[in-house]
Amino acid sequence: MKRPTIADIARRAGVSKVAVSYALNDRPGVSEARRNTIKAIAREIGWQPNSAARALNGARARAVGLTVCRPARVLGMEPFFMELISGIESELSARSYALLLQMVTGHAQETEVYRRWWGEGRVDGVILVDLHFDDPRVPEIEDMALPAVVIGHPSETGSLAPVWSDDGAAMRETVEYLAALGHRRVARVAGLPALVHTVLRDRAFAAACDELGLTHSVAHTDYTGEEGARATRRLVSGANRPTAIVYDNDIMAVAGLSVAQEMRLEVPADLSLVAWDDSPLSQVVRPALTALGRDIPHYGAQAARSLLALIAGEHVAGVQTETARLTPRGSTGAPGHR
Amino acid sequence: MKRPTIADIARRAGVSKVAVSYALNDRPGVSEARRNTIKAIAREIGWQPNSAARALNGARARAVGLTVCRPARVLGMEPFFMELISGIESELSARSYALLLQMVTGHAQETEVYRRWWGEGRVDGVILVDLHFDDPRVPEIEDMALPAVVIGHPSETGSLAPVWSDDGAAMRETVEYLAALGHRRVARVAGLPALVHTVLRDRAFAAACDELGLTHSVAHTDYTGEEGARATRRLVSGANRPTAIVYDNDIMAVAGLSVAQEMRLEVPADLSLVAWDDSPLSQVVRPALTALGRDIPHYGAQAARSLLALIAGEHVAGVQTETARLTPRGSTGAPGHR
DNA sequence: CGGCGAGAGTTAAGTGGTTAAGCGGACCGG
DNA sequence: CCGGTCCGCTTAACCACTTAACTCTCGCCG
Repeated sequence: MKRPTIADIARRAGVSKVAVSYALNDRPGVSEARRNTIKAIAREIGWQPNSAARALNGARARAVGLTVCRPARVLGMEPFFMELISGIESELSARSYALLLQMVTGHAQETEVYRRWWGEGRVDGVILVDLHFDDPRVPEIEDMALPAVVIGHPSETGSLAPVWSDDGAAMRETVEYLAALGHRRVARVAGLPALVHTVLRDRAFAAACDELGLTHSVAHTDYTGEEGARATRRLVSGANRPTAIVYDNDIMAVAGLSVAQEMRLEVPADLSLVAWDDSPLSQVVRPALTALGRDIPHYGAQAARSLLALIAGEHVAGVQTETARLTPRGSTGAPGHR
Repeated sequence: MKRPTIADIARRAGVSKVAVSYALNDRPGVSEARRNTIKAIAREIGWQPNSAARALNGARARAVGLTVCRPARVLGMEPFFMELISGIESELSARSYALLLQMVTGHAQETEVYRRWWGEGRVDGVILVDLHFDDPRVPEIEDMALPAVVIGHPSETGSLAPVWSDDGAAMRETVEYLAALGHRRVARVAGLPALVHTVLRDRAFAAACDELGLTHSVAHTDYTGEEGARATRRLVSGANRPTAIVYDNDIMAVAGLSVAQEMRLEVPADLSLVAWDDSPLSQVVRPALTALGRDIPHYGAQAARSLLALIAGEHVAGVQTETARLTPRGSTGAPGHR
């Protein structure tokens, strides 16, 4: 009841193992007739190439790795990751590449996992997410000479191939939109300040506000609804309450919406809300949330494509994906207009 | 710049490859002194066992597989999967097992993926989710003799090891709770009717309602917010509008809440809402949603543990995990009571 | 002082597949 | 009729590591 090997096929076909190998890999050295019988036998007995044996001959492992460093509860609420993974997958499975996934608790464990996977020959490359400033993973992976794609801004990815989108431009567009509606005091409820994209958004937000003469403030959170709610409460109960808030994800924006309703603030008359990342959630609440949407699966697919090219030995330039598009919905409007 | 192998270590230590193999695997046949020097060298040059070479000697692949069959958009909104994966992971990574993940488009592709993974020797076992009635995957996997754990009710898992929770009991508790509040007309917005757990919940819902003398109705959806909203609209605009609705996930419950507010129905006075699966989302909306919560990561961890035991050759009985707990919040109350 | 057993190491063989090199026979041109 | 060449296949070697079997040395005991 063992798994069939090419030796079994060879015995059945009355040829050597090598002839079978040539036949199954569509390389010259076997007659067409023989190739066909061999393939027929292989199909009949359900032969599958043993990936370990192939990998041993210097072949690719045909797998890429991804680690994710977020607590389970947060991760569940973040459509981003699942959609990203889904996009990565679409590209990988088309080429029969497998995805190895591991949850980790920190950067140290993450590089350790990469080192093991790479050393064990389990993966041909990895995808890095949640880029930090001076990210320790970058030099470590460069040192390992492990093919890698980083989802994050090129300024911090060292020699690794970046895949990114211009969050600054999207932020500018959003602030301009709010200013055009008549807002003069705006705020931002941001994610983890250690992440590169958080800071880039922070900067773009501040720069755009300054340019347009808006007063602005920022609160950093851990992306959870609770912190989003807390930050919103703090912002709207302070002096000089903002008339618009831009959130770094949709769960916080929904939390903010609830807080506003709790505090009897009319949305959007008293407070306008914008969510970054446009999931079905944004459209399901009332009023629906104005959101910065982008095609996240496509983003993941792009990263996977770059990585596969890199693995194939091609030179890969950084790839900039589409900028998030602002979709105005009911949660934004002119301030004070009922 | 090649990866170091035991041959490199052997050369450095001035012994044979075999001595190195024995030393590194902590098996007798090498002196303690030599074992230590060998281990020191291995650490120094950063040696990692090549998993392919090990696998070739009949060793385990030290990986398990999981496929998920849902469109990206739905998946992103389903905290269930990410939390489940997170729980599976926690158990696997503790034993240095890897998780292979693949998105598929249907059962046919799914068994094909399993067959390939198993044939290629990439995985030692798999975890099945989204069990259907007469699920074609069950006999296929039995036939392959591939170790597998099924997340689903034991009545449909054949000889495969089930990991399940008693949704019927949770549903009964919920209906009893609603009846005690004074509800007489209740409805249920369910998930995909092809899934075993949907039908089991349907049955338990109907049985409990009949027993308590409540009129009841059910609408089936695909778990998306849009369908949840549609179903809600249909239910509340019909004659004999229900005073309470139980949803099969939280995104639909949130959508239902928005519909209620849109239609100027007071929650919970005019309409009480209950969500199955208690994510942060339930607590972030106003009023907060009464929800049926359970520890999903724990559920996943349990499945992983069972699978690892199965792979280790142990006999594994089905495991029943905790029943979902009802957490009453602001979205439920006595009908008509303002 | 010879034999015996245990400990520490060795060599040989195998895992499933790939790759390079070799080797007969047919076929062809000179 | 002979040398060259291509076809179709085989044998040998290798990938990194494991396992079995074997050798050698040393200490101990009768």
